Amino acid sequence: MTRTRSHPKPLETESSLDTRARLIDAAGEEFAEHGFAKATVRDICARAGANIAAVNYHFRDKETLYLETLRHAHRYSITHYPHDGGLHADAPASDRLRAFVRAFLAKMLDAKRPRWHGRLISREMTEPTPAFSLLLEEGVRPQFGALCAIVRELAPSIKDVQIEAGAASVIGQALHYHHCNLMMKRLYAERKDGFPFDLEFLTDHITEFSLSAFEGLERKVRMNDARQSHRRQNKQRVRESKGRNR
Amino acid sequence: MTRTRSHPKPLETESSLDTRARLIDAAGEEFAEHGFAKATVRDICARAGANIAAVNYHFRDKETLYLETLRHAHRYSITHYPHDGGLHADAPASDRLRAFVRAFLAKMLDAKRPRWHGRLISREMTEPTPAFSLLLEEGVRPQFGALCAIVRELAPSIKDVQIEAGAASVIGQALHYHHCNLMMKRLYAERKDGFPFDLEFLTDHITEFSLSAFEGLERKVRMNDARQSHRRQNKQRVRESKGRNR
DNA sequence: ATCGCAGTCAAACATCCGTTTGAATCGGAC
DNA sequence: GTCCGATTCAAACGGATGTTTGACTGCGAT
Repeated sequence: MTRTRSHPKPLETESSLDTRARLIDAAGEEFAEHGFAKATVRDICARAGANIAAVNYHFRDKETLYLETLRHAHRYSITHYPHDGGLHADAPASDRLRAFVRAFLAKMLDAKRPRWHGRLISREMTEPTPAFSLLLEEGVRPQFGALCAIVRELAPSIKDVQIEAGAASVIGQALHYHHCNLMMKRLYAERKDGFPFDLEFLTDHITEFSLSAFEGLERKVRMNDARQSHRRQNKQRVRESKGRNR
Repeated sequence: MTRTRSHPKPLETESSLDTRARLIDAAGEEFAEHGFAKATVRDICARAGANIAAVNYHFRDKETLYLETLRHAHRYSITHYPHDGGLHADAPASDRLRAFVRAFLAKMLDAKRPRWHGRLISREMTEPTPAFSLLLEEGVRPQFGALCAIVRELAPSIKDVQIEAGAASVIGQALHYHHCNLMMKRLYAERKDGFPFDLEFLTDHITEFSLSAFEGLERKVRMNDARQSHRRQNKQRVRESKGRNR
């Protein structure tokens, strides 16, 4: 028997679901804290109050446990933090941007119970595993698309590449406080006022910063277009006046 | 003898420097590609064409090798990519911002020889090791300070917290294309035009985006101040202008 | 020639870790 | 009670990996 047990996905009795759930929870914390490679099955089981063999029994192996944990985190994420932030699609684009930014930040910085969800997902970005595709197609791509739609409304005159780069700028700002959390906290460690960036402040800042940027870009493009069409009109006028004089 | 060798830092003879350097080079590639935990001493030595014991001989252990490698990458980084990008301090702030952004992006995206420097340093941010402090004090803090100075010139009326948040926004945008490189590339994988973001495009985009943002923020603050000072023209104008900054 | 020493090498050691095993335990069905 | 499947458990297996050892090599100084 090469597989240790039959693994017809064990029936979800009361107690089995219990340790299974506890395992996923413990695994989430360990994986988030140490990464896939350094997190040990022993530590996970210890934290879950389960035997070492539990991982092999309920999941097939460490990797499947990781994948299942990530799936769990992802499902939680998309149900608890919808892109629109609970805002109607016909709300003003600037409001929808703010809602998007807040939802995005909250997803990562939220102090709510399973605080490891964000860390797990961001780890996946820098060192992808087989679960990467799932995350990309069901998480990132639709979210990025929604943001692009908002940006297009905010700055309708700019090119598509610029819209996508702008969306990336918004996301980049938000992710920064996630990736470099430790760095920022240490950077502000000796300040007496501490780390001044909470969810509300960051939502405001990133939204205002980005709105200003999009307004500016839009205006520049419009001015440029106006100049060019002005030039064209001049040429045409010259031509017309030439024709009239003839 | 608990330590395997005396380790009075071996004299830098011709050949010793040779394998030592080759080890650091190989270690850089391996660490950057697989991370500290998954990179193996055997692979590093194989890549360097050295014996397994070489790591223990030239450095004390794997961790010291990593630390030394990171130091090397950091030194290279600060000598080859100065913050100012080779620009005079009295150049216009907008030009200095562009130079900063280009230097920052180049440091990470550069296709030049040791392409692993950036990856190594960014790894350090998400999972710090003892080398973290060095990186923070000699790399991040001065760089962040320089950027804040530029931002202050671009938007002299905004508060200090906003200046710092704005600087973080610039850095966040630039780092985004580094952290989420894989994600972005996969996101654009099926496009016929491929990944449209090269160094020049990104430098332009991030600079323009941020300049627009700072212009907008500055104008908003000025307008706000003007309104308020107009309203309170007769009372306390002096105290208000004192309290505006800081 | 010979001694000392830095450097290299193959082999082994010790430990950690994912996984497996086979027995023990528990709970419900008959 | 007895049987059976699901679950848990302690123990061990097997492989990978960081580290150590002790011999060997080449070279410069004495």
